[in-house]
Amino acid sequence: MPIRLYNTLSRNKDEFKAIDDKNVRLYVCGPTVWNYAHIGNARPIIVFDVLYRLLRYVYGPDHVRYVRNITDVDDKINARAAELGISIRELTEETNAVFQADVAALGCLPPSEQPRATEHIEAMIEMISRLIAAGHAYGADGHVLFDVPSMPDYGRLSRRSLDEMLAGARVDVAPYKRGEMDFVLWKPSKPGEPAWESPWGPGRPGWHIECSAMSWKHLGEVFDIHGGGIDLVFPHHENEIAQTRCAFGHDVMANVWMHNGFLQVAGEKMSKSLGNFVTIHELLNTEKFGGRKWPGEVLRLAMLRTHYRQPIDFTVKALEEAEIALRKWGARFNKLELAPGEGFGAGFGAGSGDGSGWGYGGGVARFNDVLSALKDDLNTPFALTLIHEIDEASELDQALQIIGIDLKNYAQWIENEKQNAVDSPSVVKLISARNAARAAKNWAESDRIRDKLAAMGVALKDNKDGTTSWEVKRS
RNA sequence: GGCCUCGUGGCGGAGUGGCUACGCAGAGGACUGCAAAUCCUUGUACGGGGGUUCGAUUCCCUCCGAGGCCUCCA
Repeated sequence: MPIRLYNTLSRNKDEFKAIDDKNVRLYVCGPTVWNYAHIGNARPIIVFDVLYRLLRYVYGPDHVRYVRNITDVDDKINARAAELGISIRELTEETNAVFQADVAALGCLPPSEQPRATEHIEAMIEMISRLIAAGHAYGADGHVLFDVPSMPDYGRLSRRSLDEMLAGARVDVAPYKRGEMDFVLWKPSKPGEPAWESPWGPGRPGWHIECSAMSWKHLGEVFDIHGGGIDLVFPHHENEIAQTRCAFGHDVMANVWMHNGFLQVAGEKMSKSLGNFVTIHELLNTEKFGGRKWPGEVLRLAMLRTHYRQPIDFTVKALEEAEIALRKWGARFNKLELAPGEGFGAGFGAGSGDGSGWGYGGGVARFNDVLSALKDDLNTPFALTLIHEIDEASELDQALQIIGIDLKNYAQWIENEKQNAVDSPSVVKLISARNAARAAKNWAESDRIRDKLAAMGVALKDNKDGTTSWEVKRS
């Protein structure tokens, strides 16, 4: 079964054909490190991590190259550094360090490369020079601008004609622009702003040229897949395409363009003014969202419960449901591992995943079925449903791996929370006292202890022989 | 104003021209000293109106509604 991916260029779910099976190349727009990444930023990171895992599985881990850039030159960075009174370098280093830690907590594999914009100024200058030489860019008033009308099919990705854009434009046009849609490739720096020497005077690159230069240096002039949030389709990706294609003279920059849907928080766009702005860091490490901390696995799973192209409404309830699923998987995984080939795990499996549909319908799914769901334009919600049906430990393990859910990490997180939340030895003491009372059929005493533990936030799990486990219950 | 996406049961969320996933919540049952947890069973749906069709939730048109982009933004 081939991989099929929805391509924004064709507006179709197309069969994916790698340019080179031994070197499949994926580029995703990474963060601008001016401030902590928010949970909306986490979506593409998680979605394309699943794609990366899928590609690695299909083509082999050594045959996939995943590049996610770090934008460390930007007006917002300058402004924020000035506001905090620290150097730009300090700001970007610290922000990046937090980003890397957050993303790791979300179970994302590190990309093959994480190039930085500031280390690719030369490549940007080279591309801009090519564009000027080819008649696609011009200098004006210290700036270098891309000449949009010089590219006949500009707007192909976002499906906008130049006329439409002009008609809908609500922007004041800078006086030095020839055409109102022309965008900046290079601009002069004001005193105090970072500046690099260039043929057009000291200055800094425009935003769009960064990604063109970094993808070129690390993946080549034409590569397989370019990903990012849907809001980047225009103008960012449209302009990347214009720059790269016009600089190198190809028909495409990347064969497949993938875009994840937007994330809302409780029905509203996330914004500082609405006060619903949540960073990944806060979600993982503070009690800001829903009054508690959340493990990365829960955030990841909550994201994957919705197809990546659908909009997602992020709520506490969605996190809670994801956590329930994690617990169930954990419990089942343990049960299956303890009893291999026993009970309901035995006797199934051989007939499913044979290429006829999902191999699904008998209520038993295998890793292969999960794989098929992912190959169908990364249908993670269906993949998760199938995971619920897997009845074999090693298959479950494989399935969880390919979507990047690590049950051991999650279990460890729970264990740590337990340690932090309550005094374990005294809990254990109370539990054995209660078990003694129960053995003596002293129900009053037994219930008194149970209430006392509940007041401490401890929930018990019993069977007829006694307490089997306990956990910290959050309200 | 232009471009685009989407509207599925109480909630989340797949999918399909006919046999109506799955999860959560709810209901019933088993287990339990009683609970919790767990297990089993179970009800409810495809925004409105046209059309194509033997048959549409699935295709086409239209209306209504929600959202995104057009400006930094995942």
